[in-house]
Amino acid sequence: MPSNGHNGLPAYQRIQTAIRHRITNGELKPGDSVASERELARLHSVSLMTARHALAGLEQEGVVERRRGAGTFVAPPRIHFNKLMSYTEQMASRGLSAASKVITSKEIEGEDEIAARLMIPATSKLIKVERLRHTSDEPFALETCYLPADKFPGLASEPLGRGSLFSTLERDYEVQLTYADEEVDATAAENRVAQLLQVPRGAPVMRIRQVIYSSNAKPIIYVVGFYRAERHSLFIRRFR
Amino acid sequence: MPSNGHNGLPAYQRIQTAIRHRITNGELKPGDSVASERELARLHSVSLMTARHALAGLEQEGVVERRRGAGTFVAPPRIHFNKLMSYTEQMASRGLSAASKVITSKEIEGEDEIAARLMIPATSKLIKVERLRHTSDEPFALETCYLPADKFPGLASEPLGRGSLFSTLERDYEVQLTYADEEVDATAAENRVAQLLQVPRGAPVMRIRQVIYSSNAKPIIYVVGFYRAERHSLFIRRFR
DNA sequence: AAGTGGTCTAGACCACGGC
DNA sequence: CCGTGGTCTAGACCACTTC
Repeated sequence: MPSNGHNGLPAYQRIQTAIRHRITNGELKPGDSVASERELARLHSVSLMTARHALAGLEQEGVVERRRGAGTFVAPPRIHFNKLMSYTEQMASRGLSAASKVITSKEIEGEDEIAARLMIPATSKLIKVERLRHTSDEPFALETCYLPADKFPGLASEPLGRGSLFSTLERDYEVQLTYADEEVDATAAENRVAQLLQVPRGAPVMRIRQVIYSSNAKPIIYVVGFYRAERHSLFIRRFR
Repeated sequence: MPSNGHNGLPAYQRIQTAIRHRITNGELKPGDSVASERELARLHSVSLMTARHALAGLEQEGVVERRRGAGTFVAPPRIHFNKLMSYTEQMASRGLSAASKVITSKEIEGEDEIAARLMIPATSKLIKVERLRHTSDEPFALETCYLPADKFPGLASEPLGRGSLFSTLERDYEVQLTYADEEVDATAAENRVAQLLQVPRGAPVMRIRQVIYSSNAKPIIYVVGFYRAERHSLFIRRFR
């Protein structure tokens, strides 16, 4: 019996989902040792190569780290899906509060340029959500998201002040976000942006425009973000 | 005989380098079919799994594409190793000239912060190459590279005005550059940068600081680049 | 139908890490 | 030392694409 076990999935993928679940459940925490290759092979009744295949895939995704002679361990928490490493956000993940305030949340239409980026008809209705991210004392980022209104009924009235828009989409609308095409540049803060971010007009800000795609390669969200330059840098690892 | 063939490298890595060479030689062009798994296994006298391992690695790097039932093919040309997509450079690749002028090319020492990024002793000698990239009429980027002097004897006196530093390194010093960690942010152009790039002081510029690694994960080059904001944006595809 | 990649087995030895 | 991941073999059947 080569490819499928008891359901329609390859064995190595079943093993991967099993491990991923143990991580999202909190049963396994970063740094914890995952079962060894031989142990996994025994547990799931597969050969060693298959267990290895499963772990290799998880390693490539950054879910686990493998150390020769030592074992396989849950990788440290990943940089969140779409975002920057900012001092503020790093602080936030260490306990300090970083909240976001919804400035606008409404339906608009006739934004043909944005509709084009989402690959939908120019006259389509769009949900526009504008959020200011801030710590207790100062703002550090302004993010504006656009989504096709017909695909996300009721989203404009949901509470987005806390928690991530992305997790809301994945939980309530069963959308799987897989990748984003981003365009990063530097601009001078114009009036409105400068005011909201509390920086002088003309101050350098990072602008990131993203089109985020779902699992079937359909564009789902268009995001424009402005980030205070002194507080943000973007880390990328680029290959070859 | 498990791991090594006739030299010190695993078989799958030998196969990978063989294929990479055939691509860089021009023997294989984008879209061309690479030998199939079974063919590779026969050619290199290895098992099918080993040939697969080699191809899987190359696919993960983006060197080849694999299509079930069809074959393995050389992947379409990649975004060039380390740089931005700028209007100017896009123009350049369409026939217009974009040259670079070497402003500095000398050995320095005592730059402990840079040495630290290259993971070498703080007092090490460094080669510093400062280049202004420009079209016929105006400059658009200032790039400063730092390399460990002992590893690249004579580099400081080589002609770098045309052609890429990276291809020089790969050709003359047999260094294989594999990935780069980049930190991108926006800053205001200070005096010297503003003058060289011919923008007003305080104008927003993109700054990209990279540590570029060789195939054995050793840092080889540290580059700081300033890019005129109106002309550059950085495209990234980010997953998950 | 022939050839391709995708999955899988049941073993093996090696190189490395921690005890 | 023992357990770990890293590499490898010589086969196998399946799913898919191309002709």
